[in-house]
Amino acid sequence: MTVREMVFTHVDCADCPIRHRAVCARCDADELALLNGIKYYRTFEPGQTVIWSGDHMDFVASVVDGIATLSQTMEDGRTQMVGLLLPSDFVGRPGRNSAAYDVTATTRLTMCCFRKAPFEKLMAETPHIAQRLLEMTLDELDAAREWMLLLGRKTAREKIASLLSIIARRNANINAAGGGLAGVSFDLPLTREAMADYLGLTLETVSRQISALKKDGVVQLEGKRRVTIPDFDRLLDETGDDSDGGVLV
Amino acid sequence: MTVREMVFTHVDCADCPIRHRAVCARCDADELALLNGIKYYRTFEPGQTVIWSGDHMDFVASVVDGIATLSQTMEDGRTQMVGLLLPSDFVGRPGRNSAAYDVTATTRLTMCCFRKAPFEKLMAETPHIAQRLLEMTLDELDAAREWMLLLGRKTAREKIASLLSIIARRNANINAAGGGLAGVSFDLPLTREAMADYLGLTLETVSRQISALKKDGVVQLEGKRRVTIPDFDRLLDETGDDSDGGVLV
DNA sequence: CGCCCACTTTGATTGAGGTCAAATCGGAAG
DNA sequence: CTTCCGATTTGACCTCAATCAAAGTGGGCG
Repeated sequence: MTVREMVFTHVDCADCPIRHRAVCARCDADELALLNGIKYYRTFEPGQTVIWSGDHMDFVASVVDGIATLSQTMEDGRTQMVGLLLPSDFVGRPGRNSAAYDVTATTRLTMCCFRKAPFEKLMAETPHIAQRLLEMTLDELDAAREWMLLLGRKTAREKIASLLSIIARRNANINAAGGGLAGVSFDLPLTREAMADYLGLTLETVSRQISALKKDGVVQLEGKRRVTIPDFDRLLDETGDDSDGGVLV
Repeated sequence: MTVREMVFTHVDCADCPIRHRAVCARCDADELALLNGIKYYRTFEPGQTVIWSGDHMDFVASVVDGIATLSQTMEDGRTQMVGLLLPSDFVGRPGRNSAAYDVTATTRLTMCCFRKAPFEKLMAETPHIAQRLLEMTLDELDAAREWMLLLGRKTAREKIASLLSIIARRNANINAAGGGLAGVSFDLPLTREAMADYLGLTLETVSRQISALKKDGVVQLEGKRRVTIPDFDRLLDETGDDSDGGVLV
């Protein structure tokens, strides 16, 4: 049974696929038992809205499985995605009771939810949760700032290459850590429109730039969604980023 | 003696101008005494670099007075500012020992520094510091995401209007809370180039759009730096943001 | 007092990406 | 198998901001 096929009605935290990366990562057995007592699962279908910006929000949650997006929309409809939520990512902000962004499921989505009041109480009492949340928030802030560079200064081609390399790298992490980055393959989890909203482009430009990268042999496409990167370094050259991986300690 | 003229050789924390907004805001007297014991002040001249991205960084700090910028630069020189550091803002990341961004003083700058090791030890022992840091980091993440919308989807004119309204709003906070937003005046703390780096524009476009806003009567200029907003709502209309202030709890 | 230099403004032109429009593709339902 | 419809691709054209270039402006210093 794959994770995708599991039904999360009530998984024991010890068996949870995100146990060691989510907000509960640092919790010991006692703390986990407390969380276990207040958690509940919710699932969403692809395309379904989890929360609308401005809505009252009386829970916080971890993404267990699937992908969701965080986005902002202007009055006239211009949309900017401000976050991509992957398994183990945290949704909601302790100390705030309305949503700041639209949250939408792009695949089938399972979330592990906690009612806000008990969660906040728990957070005040168990430093391990707050510590982990701080760590995760700092990581998100770094990611947001990297994205600011992309949005403000990169060309359309560089933006596409950057997005592909991020998705490829993540898939590499999940599948086989390290190793053969020659010939990575994966399915794009986003439509062209969602990619456009993430990259600050139009969907036509996204399509054109993907076609251009394909014509230049940087990527190969099978169908619309399946992507193969024959030479990962070649893709990295196209991102505009520093050649050294830029890994921070 | 204004804050600007003070020499911060060793101010008592109780007299510190950022006492109630910085990372130490929630500390009680005992905790403050511990911080007081490990802190030291550093000052920088306008234009001086505080830290280069990638440099070893063995301290964290709070901005006490003045303004600094956080920025990223690509190999070919393209620069994107990813943060504007105002008094009370925190610099550095616990758990990381090299700087992720360039930090530059744009005005005379005073920082209250803590060596990283003792600070981290203190943080592990006093939840009040970690709590406050989490709160501040979440606020910064929201600001970064708002900036992502600006960078990805706003026009040059909207970007300038947004920046001016942010600076105006902050000055209003500092000077007289609430009240007369009709006829706000302030000095721009940034050069045209710094504004361009913040907004993902060129300095020429910044200059042109400011001239256009001036021609249209949205702003008035005295000299290059002094700005007056005769009608704040008019400026807000130009930002492209929702008309309701969009205040989040 | 006047020079210098960094900052800023303005002008002319270009080009990347947006906009509008029309195929084309491919999976799901009947 | 056919139809349908949303997703995607491709084309033609246009626009906004970038680029290249040249003046202006003003504060500091000799």
